[in-house]
Amino acid sequence: MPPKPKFPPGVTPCDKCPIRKLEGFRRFTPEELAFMMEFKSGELAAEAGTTILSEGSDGPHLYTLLSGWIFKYKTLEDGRRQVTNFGLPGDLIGLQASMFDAMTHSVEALTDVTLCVLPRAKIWPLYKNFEGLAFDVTWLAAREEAMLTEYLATVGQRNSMERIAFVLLDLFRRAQRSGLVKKGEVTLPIAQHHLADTIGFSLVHTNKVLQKLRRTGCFNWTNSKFVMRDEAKLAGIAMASEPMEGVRPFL
Amino acid sequence: MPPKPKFPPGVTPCDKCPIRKLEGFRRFTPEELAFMMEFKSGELAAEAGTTILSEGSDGPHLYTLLSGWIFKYKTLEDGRRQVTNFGLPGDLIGLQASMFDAMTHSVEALTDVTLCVLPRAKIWPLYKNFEGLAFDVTWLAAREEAMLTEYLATVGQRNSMERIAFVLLDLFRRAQRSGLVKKGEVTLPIAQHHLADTIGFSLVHTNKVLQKLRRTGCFNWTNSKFVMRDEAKLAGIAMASEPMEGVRPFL
DNA sequence: CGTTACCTTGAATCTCCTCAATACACGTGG
DNA sequence: CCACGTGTATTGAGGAGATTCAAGGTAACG
Repeated sequence: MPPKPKFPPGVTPCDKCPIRKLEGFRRFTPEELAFMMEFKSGELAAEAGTTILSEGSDGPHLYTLLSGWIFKYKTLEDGRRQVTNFGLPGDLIGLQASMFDAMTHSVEALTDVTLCVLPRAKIWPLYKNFEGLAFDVTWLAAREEAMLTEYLATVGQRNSMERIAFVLLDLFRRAQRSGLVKKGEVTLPIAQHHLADTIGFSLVHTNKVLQKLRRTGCFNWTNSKFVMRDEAKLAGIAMASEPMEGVRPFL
Repeated sequence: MPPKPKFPPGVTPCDKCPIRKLEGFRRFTPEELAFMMEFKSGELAAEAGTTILSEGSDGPHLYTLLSGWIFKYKTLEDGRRQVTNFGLPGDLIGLQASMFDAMTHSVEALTDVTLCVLPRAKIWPLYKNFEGLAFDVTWLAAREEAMLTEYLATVGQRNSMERIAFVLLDLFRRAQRSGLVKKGEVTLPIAQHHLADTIGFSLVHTNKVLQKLRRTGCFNWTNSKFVMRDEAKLAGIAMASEPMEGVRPFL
């Protein structure tokens, strides 16, 4: 019996992974790359609106987002929903299930997405033999922690204008790092109700503040097209600190 | 020259670490314990009110909190402050500096504290030779992420009564796991302004809502003495989900 | 052409903030 | 010992900010 082809047609082998081509992402050593090609068990495609992981659920896989956008959220029993973060290409999804056997938040696709599938069972050999990759996993968890800290400070302390400015600026900058911004323009696949659930405001109030923020002329955002016009000014309104620099790892 | 005694008088050797004696904390293997005794470079005592780590700072150490309480916070340029989490015995402090060479939040002692000092330089050998401990570090980072997610949902979605109930319940339960609760009583070294900065309310409003919550009779909290009277009822008000169970690691 | 999803606007109400004043416990110096 | 500051908790009043309810508008899609 011939060995099954590791990467069937349509599945990108890791050495051709689109994330690797991006600026600012760490390069694998040859050994790490070989391991990752072994680690990756396939790809998952999901349509916009699909729930990829549910709070409380376990699951045999870890994912890296290869293309598209997702958001992470938590719901209270009565339906109130808090968006806790967004995910762009290169982001790791589902680490919590690997650590606690239960997700502490849910994950939903904002656009059609493709995910790199990494079976949880192999995370142990990763820790055993590739301390560099193990360190990267920790790094990614710490980065998530840092982002949540910023959002917590935003929802807890920033006023309405600052909040919206902060989120839009953050999304724009992250899109930039994921290579999605062309000529100052991105497709932001976010509805105003997502924004409202992110900043802890009602939809109506979010809309009104957004109107006001638009009048500053820092950006244009209509029909999912976001155009940045004055990033520095928007950062000033957001009272945002400098974004994290340097290379970042991914799996 | 005789080898310097590894644990000078007054410093607790890891095999006598008070955290190890607590229920619900993972036990080290003999090899791990030996490594940790090597890893630990000393202890740090700090008075209440001391800033242990500052946002943006680097630092050569990681810490485990051995006794006392700390809180973590972030400030905006104009002084607004968001408390992002509290730390109790057994909690890891300063991981961000080890990952990013810069803390993304500050850490301050609420009480006199003692910290186990772990030099960052040895985190690499830890990852190289003790994958179990490396996994634990990741676990602790993921736990912090989970806690931040809960607090973000609290500040973003819960109303005033729910917010305060949630935080008090969380602190009580964590104190319990750290062995600080005796007969339903803990010393909560928290002032109302800490609570206010945690939930994103003004001090005045926090006080008024706290009055109202006291009248439910779920607890008594005066002069830093917190007495739980009806945890289930408080959990009901908080709209809290079940706390995380199972053994947890520590360093 | 009707349905659905999303965005927009106005009005009334309630939540939360700021300002201001008081009260109490504690420690310090006179 | 008391007088005084400091830090913390409490309370009231008036105004800014956010919510809810309700209505309309637009674009996409069958």
